[in-house]
Amino acid sequence: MSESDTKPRQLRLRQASRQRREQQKQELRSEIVEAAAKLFLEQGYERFSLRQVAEHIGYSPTTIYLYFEDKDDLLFTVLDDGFIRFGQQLLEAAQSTADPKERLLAIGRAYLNFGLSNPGYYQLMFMQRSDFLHNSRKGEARPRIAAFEILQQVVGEAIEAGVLRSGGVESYSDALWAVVHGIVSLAISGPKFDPARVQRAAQVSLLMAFDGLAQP
Amino acid sequence: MSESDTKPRQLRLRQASRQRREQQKQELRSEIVEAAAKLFLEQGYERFSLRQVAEHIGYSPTTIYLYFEDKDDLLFTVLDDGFIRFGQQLLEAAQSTADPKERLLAIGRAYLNFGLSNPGYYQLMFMQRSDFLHNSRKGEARPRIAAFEILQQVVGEAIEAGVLRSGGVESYSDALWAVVHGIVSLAISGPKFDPARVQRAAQVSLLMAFDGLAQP
DNA sequence: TTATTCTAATAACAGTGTTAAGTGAAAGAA
DNA sequence: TTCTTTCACTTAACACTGTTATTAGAATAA
Repeated sequence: MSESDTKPRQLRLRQASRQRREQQKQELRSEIVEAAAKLFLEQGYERFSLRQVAEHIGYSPTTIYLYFEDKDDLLFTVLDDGFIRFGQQLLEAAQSTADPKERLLAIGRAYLNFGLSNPGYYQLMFMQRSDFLHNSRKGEARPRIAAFEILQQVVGEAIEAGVLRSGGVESYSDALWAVVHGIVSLAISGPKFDPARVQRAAQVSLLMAFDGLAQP
Repeated sequence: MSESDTKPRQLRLRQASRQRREQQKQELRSEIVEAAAKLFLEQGYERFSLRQVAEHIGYSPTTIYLYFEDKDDLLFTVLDDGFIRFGQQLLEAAQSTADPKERLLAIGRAYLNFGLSNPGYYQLMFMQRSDFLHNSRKGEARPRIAAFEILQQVVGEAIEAGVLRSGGVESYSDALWAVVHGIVSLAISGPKFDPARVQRAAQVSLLMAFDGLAQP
């Protein structure tokens, strides 16, 4: 074998090995995140513990620190999934129709739907650890309230189209956000608010909000 | 000294002693609650610890268990103060005027005022441990959502008076509750919502809600 | 004075997040 | 192949947490 053959082969082998190791690392990382998500959803925020996650995947507790800075970092990563899905669903709703009013209604319904379908995520994202919302992580450009900007944009378009009365885009968006967040919070906060009651409240709230902001 | 003199005196002494001890017990209990409230407001729910409370009042951690069942029981007691003040302020607002519309507005403003003035209490009462809201304690007749019934009653009167359009009292109340709760939540959730912005959002939200439910 | 009651403290258990030190196998260089 | 280095992982330990069982000691009752 000539030199020009063996040398590249060694290089290829080394590279392949490195890749393999890297992939295994990513796999374990994913395994941790999956186990964490599972346990978090099962047991709730307060009972969620790193040692339990470690036990569940068959590693020592300290191993987690090779893949995540600390407990918050892992939780943050778990919630990323929630934030991404949340943003996607709002975006889809915003693009579902061109009619400004229908657009706003679609966003509201998408918001409600996410919150009511993912109470575990929602609770941590917006009620228990709302700091996750604003504080961006180490390498991240912007925090995860991008969804809020979608709402503001659609509200602005609705005002320009004459569907909503003229006024502050920010205040209107805040008010609409408050309504849907309030409904989801009520639904999550206890058994007193059964699904049927929440459905009625959601329906009434959306109509109320639109009639209240609509051009008279 | 005759028998008829000494016997009642011993009785009186015994009774006084018992009373004194009872009072001292109540004083220590209050001291615990005060220290707990202080530390809870200073450090927040997550950092709040029994051992810190004990340290602060100069007793052993286990002494607290002579006065409270567990950590939740103490926290519950601390929050009682919050729930009572909350209910009182809503009640005052409801009695401040006879005009149905003004009444509703007053309640809404009172709600917002409580939440924005007592974010620490509000957060625990309605966001982090909303189970406190619904689950009544051992010796208690009803849970602490009595304030909700005030709202429902006033909403009912407003409908009858023709101020609000006819519809479900429960749904209307839920929708109004959702609005104010949403605003307070936004205000608490992060520095992104500065006081001025919250004020504008609160103003807009209340008007929106009333225009949205008002008789057209 | 003796016996009882009751408050408080000590010690301990089981659990938590987190850090520092060590171990053993795989990878790289000679 | 042999030696060295890198690196994933574990063990041990620290400083906490809530909570329970046991014990000491003082105030009260007999």
